[in-house]
Amino acid sequence: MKSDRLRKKSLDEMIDKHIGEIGTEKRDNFEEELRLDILGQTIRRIREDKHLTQAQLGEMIGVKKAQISKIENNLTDARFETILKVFRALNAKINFNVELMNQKIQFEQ
Amino acid sequence: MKSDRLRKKSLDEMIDKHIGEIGTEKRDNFEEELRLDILGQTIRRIREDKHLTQAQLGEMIGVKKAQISKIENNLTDARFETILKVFRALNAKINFNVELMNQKIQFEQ
DNA sequence: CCAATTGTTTCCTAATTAAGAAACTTGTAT
DNA sequence: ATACAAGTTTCTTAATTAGGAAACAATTGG
Repeated sequence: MKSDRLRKKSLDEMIDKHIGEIGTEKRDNFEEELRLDILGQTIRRIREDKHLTQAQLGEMIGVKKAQISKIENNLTDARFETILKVFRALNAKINFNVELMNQKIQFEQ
Repeated sequence: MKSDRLRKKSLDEMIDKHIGEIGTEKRDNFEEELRLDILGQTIRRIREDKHLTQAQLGEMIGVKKAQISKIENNLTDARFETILKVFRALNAKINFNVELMNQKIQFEQ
């Protein structure tokens, strides 16, 4: 645990140093890309777990395989509903835990 | 607790009865709208908690107040990135808990 | 190594979000 | 009741997603 925390800290420091501090434009772009990467990766991972091709997944939600490819590789800023459809088709429940200061709002998609 | 469960059950039954069983097209549409309703409501709730106007929130993320209004009232299928920007601007952390059969993937936006 | 499948990329077109702006409605405070 | 602010709706235009189709690249299995 301790080593994990240390590792995390030094990674953050590395990012601060090489990409820039939080709040700078370059860093914000990095954070954003990172997050989107995770989204696409996650979709791909689940899809492959289920042994589905991009074409099959696309058919399930009325989207072409080219779109699935773009979504998985974060080459497009898809519509919110499209992303939800993807997760629904993969039978993956998404819990949006919106954390505020003290409250915790939760709802499922 | 017991009364909660009973209440929930009878609500489900009501929905089954009046909207249709799960899997029917009409019910699916209902479910979808319900989920989107919650999204818009949630955004509005957080925004109002923070004492922001739609125009102010819009300015923060480069979107017109008209768009915020449409998002909150679910009159548009906004882009995924736009929805994320809204939550980020509201300082609300979204945890995507993607639940598969046994695994649990989690990542934050 | 070849063949077949899967995934990526590109082209053009259709559909839809969002900008920009303005009118209109609702709500609030004085 | 009136004035002001906030929210909603509408219009036109610009930008971008997605469809449709096809070419190309990469991967997998025989």
